Amino acid sequence: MRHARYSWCVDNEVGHEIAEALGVLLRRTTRAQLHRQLTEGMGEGVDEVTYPVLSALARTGPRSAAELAPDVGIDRSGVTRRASRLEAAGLVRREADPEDRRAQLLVLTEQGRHTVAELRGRLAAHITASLADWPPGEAEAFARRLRRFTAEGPFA
Amino acid sequence: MRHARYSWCVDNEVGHEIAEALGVLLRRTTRAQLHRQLTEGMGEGVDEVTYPVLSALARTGPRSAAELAPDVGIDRSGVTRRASRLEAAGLVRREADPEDRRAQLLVLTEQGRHTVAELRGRLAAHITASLADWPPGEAEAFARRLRRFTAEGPFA
DNA sequence: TATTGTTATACTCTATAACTATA
DNA sequence: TATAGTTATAGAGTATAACAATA
Repeated sequence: MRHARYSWCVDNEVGHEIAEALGVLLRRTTRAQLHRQLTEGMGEGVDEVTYPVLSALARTGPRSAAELAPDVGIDRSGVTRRASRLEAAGLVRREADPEDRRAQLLVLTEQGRHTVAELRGRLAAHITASLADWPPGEAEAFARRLRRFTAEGPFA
Repeated sequence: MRHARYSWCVDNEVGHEIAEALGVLLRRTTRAQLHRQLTEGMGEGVDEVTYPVLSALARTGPRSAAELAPDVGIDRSGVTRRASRLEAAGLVRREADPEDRRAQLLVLTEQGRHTVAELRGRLAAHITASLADWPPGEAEAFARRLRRFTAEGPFA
């Protein structure tokens, strides 16, 4: 009995510890700061709002607004609006879908691909720099577990 | 030369791995889902918008809107608006600050404290459940590193 | 009939700028 | 003069509901 209760307490302490850290990560300012740092000086088309569309396109390849919507987490009308901004900035172009004449495929331009690569490199370098003081191997272990946590975690 | 370049590649791979996981965490849907799950059935006053104020008050004790603002990440007028909602829901009350007659202290009510405890317990349990399959000790190690990462990480 | 992209509308949340009261 | 809380206003972003075109 006391063992079971003890084990529950330990588990819950870990839960609370992670919850606290998660609270920091999900904080509004955290996201805004990170996105601002990342997209700074990347041109008018790229900001906190349009970047998720750009990133999703880079991850999945050309897709329609309706297909992209659930991945970005907004309505397909929202994807259209953001895509129009990215198109105006020259990062995305619209192409008729040869398989479905209703659909318009959103495709990264050369400049769009370059921008995504630059942004991803910046973020990775930023993260790497903040891990410079960690003992050897710790960063790798942390990365693996963080990845597993986001895949299995309390998001479903 | 080749050693240095190799080490840089490995580091950057870790950076990219963490960046990808971070992208999932900072995704709009992740935050919304988690907040919706948490605040479900907790009464009208508690939602994704008001919870950060509630949580900050529980963390720091009674404070004024101006003091709370940077912690929540919004303007003091925004804190006032959210606090009014929480007050209407009976989770927060306003008290005159005895040390400064300009200020109004925001204080958690009994119901407010109970609500925060319930929400935190839910989140911790949620997280704990998702870590149930991890090898012994891994969760604890992950929690420590995640905490350190959020404290030192690329958020400054 | 269902789904596509797109646009107009209503709603929410925010920062900014005012205002009064107090330090 | 500066800062407190509060409120009104304007701006940005979203979902909803329409629309015509196509499956």
